[in-house]
Amino acid sequence: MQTKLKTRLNSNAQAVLDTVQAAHNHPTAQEIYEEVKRLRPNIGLASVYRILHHLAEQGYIKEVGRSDDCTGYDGRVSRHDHAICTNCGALLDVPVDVIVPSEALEQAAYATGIELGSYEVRLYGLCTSCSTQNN
Amino acid sequence: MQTKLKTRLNSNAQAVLDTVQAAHNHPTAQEIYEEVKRLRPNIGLASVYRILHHLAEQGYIKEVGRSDDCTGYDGRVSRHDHAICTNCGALLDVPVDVIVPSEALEQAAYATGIELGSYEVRLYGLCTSCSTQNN
DNA sequence: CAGACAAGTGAGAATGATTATCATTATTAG
DNA sequence: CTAATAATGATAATCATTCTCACTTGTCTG
Repeated sequence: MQTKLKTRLNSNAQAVLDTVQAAHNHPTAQEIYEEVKRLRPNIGLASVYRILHHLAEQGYIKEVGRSDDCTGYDGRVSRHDHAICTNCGALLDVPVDVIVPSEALEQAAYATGIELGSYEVRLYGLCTSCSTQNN
Repeated sequence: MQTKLKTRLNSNAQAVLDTVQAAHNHPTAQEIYEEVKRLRPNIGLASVYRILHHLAEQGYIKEVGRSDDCTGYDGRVSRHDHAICTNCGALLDVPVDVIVPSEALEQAAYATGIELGSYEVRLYGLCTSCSTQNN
């Protein structure tokens, strides 16, 4: 996997990156915008979107799809897995690695013709708050 | 996992279901709409959305997130895995099951507190057409 | 069959996240 | 310092999806 050379970040981009990395749920652009505005009150929403795309392109952060129709951003770029609540849509990081046997991965990659870069396991089910509610 | 009782489908819903099941890529609501209009020229886009939601709720089909910001629909409801091209965003079904050891799944579910229902493995990499282009 | 109520429908407006535009401002090179 | 270039913020535009609502269709009862 070839990583592009990372350019130096200016202060707006640094503020956005800090905010994303500090967050633990996967915040939307709006949420990041509102948080970043504390430090840099003049920043515009369009700039936040622009910067988020740059950061994701250069590998500082990752985009993750959310069940509501907006994009979340994740400061944790190393491989990890997710648990998704089928009731409320919450997207949780799995704090341990779910190891998939490499033969299974290779076989699947071969079957689809894809040149395998990485993988992710998604667990679907009810999160704690939804499963206690539904009792 | 409790499945709700499936109600009988009317002819619009049946046409939408047939279309989704016949498709092999994960078509968007728009694409389904255009296809269904051949059989039922009077159907409206809003009805297609409504019907798709119903079908997904009742387990006839599944919603899948796509890299472009629209939702895809999948007529294959049994557990299966996906391969996603990191370049063009193509979403491919993996024709073989990627088996994850159940201890790993249970451990991960426990760590997040989720009540595990199902899981999915996602493979990321370059699809065949993108990997030959990028040579 | 008639009548009556519920359910489904389609057209178009409204919403909301994201993107494009563009004049202005910061940054850099020379 | 000055010109070239990149970044910025405000605002308008886009586009998938949802909402609204008047109207049709289906279903049930007698």
